[in-house]
Amino acid sequence: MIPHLDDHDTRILAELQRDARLSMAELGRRVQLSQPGVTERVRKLESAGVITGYTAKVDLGKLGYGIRALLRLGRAESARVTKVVQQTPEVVNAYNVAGQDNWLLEIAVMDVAHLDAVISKFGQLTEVSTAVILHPVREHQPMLPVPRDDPRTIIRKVSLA
Amino acid sequence: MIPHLDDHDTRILAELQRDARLSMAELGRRVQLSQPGVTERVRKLESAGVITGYTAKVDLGKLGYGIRALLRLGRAESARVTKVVQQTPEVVNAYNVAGQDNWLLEIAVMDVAHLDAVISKFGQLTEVSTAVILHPVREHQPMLPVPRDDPRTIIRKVSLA
DNA sequence: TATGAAATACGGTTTTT
DNA sequence: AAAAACCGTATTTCATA
Repeated sequence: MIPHLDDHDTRILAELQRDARLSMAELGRRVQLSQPGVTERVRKLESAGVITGYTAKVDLGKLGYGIRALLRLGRAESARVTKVVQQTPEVVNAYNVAGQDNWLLEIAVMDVAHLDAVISKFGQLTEVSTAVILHPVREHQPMLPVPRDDPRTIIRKVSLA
Repeated sequence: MIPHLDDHDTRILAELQRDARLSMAELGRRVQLSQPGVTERVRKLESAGVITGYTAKVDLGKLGYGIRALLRLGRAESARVTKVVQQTPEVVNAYNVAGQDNWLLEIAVMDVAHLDAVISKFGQLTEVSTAVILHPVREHQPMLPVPRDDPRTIIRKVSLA
């Protein structure tokens, strides 16, 4: 289920999360592999499902979306929520979660009137609580494979100094 | 502040959000522009800050992170939260939000013990409520520019049928 | 449109298990 | 011993002026 990823794979994943448009030639230089070698590695990471795709990151503000917000929805039927999400392009991310609130949506809207419209739409399904995003502290943190041999190194990092 | 984006730009943004590794030649074919033409467009979208980067999407489960969760933090000093976030690689996204909870973090951890470790770390700053992600309904929805001439078309789409 | 660089395909070699 | 991974080269495609 979890493929074995060595040091080369880890460095490839780090580089491609930082810049997905690197040429294979340049990527090879950075991870000390030949161009065909690194190409084959990337192809395998893709077919193993470790890399699931490549995407351009966009500035939502520059696209005209002045407000980003998080909506927490109360209990609601899964099929109905899923359907409304699919019909709502303003929803950037949507998760079904365990806990008192069952759904968490991240949305992008133009202005307050637009925000009100989206909230009202989901408000017809269940109760909605809204939190406007003021400032992203961190976004799209590149993630590396968990060390297989000594997982405790991670735990140790987590504890406060 | 908000650059004017025409139909060509919109199609370029759609394609690059779907597959950021498209060659300029292939991208040009898809949006009906010459290779130099589309290259110049993309370069301008980058320098205008509309496209902020390109990233590989990875399957966190395949990297060994079996649990994804959302943490809501209560009131806490901004500098302290920021510092701990920066020292915690398990935090994928972090937002400062308006509302009763001041912070929302998305994290990836190996297992329950690891989850407990991360929660405890932030629990030293303020109260933490945790929601484990059961199932993503939508992720990384490609976003297109808001139509400039008739914003109401968007509002109309939002209202329920 | 032309020139240089990069991607893909192939055969041979080395390393790993 | 077997398998996998890597490299060098040639051809096609692509990027940049």
